[in-house]
Amino acid sequence: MEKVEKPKRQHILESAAILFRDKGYSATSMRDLARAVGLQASSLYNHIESKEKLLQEICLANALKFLSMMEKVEAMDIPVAAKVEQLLRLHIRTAIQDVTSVTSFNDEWRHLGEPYLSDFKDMRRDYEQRFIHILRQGIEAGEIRAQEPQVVLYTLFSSLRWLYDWFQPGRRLSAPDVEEEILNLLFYGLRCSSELDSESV
Amino acid sequence: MEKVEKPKRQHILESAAILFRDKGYSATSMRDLARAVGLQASSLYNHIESKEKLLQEICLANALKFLSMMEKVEAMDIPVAAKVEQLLRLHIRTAIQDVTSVTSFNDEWRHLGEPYLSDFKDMRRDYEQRFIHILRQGIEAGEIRAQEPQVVLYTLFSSLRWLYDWFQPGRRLSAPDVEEEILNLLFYGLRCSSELDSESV
DNA sequence: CCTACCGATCGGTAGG
DNA sequence: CCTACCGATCGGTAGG
Repeated sequence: MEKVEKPKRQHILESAAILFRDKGYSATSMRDLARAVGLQASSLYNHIESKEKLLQEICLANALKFLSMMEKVEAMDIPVAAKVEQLLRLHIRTAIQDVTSVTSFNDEWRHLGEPYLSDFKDMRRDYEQRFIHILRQGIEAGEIRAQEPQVVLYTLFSSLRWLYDWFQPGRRLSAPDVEEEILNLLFYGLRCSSELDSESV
Repeated sequence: MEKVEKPKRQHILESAAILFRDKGYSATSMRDLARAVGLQASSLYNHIESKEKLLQEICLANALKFLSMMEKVEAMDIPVAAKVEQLLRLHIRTAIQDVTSVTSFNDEWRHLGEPYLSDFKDMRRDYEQRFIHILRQGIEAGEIRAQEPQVVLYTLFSSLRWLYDWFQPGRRLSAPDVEEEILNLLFYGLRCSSELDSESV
């Protein structure tokens, strides 16, 4: 078998991400992972260091990806609302396309040990603060509805966190269609714009 | 110790819900739970049948609660948009007040064994279908923006799923304040209503 | 409600 | 990359 070198480590990492997503980090055993990649459990350790190292790598890669996108968006010379839109599109596309992102964002990062847990939380907090800064600018510019930025931020993030779970590529709507639908809902809301409003604040 | 009978079983159930929420079902050991309620692990079994039975009970109780609320709302003689509002308020309040709800709704139900897993999924699907029916009525009545109901439903549910995680009662906003802010965002969207829109569909 | 203990499974290592 | 195996911990039971 002297074929071209395969990125076996990458294969293991992605298989792990899928298992972590479907069963959770704790409920995924190294024997599960070994079966998924066609090895004995002990053989995994020729490619990786430990179970937790897999989680660390997944979480770190995703945190860096989002911070890097934030940097690009901050530098763009476009209206603030368009920056928010760009970031939301990134969240939507990542949720749909990248299996590792779910592990990192939804819940499994909490199983990281120190100091990786603190590092991850710091990066996440940094990202959130910069997103909130953009929201504030949008409110000042009159582009974004005046609401508590923190509530808005977390509600937006949250609204996209389970996208991977309910979106099925084969269904009625394509990925780009779903992207437009979600953005439309988040930017313009449930209410028909023709309605007069007399309730809910 | 002949004090009034305490609902010990209930105490165990709630402690379990908190642990399942914070660490996940799989990462929570019966010894963790025993420590939380001040018993030896083996003594738990005088009050409960098994670890999975705890999860079953939590998930079933919450599924029944939401279906019962759905029944009430369906019977109300109010505009459709107000029905949606009522249901969303229930989701928000439950997320904030009931520790068991998180376990049931966010992720841990997937660790149920059969036939409980299928039962739970059926009840959830029933609830979702009835919610979608209300959304369709709202769209027909011109009260709700015409969008794919399934995308709307899942995005709404998702947006409230992590509320328990970021809402801290002591912070700047009270629970009722946050409730109004979220409803406002979901019903009217991010955009300032004065803005003219030329992008995003 | 405790002590004592069960078989099963966990993440991981030794050695080749 | 495998076989063989480690100590630790798991959910749960026996017996009192």
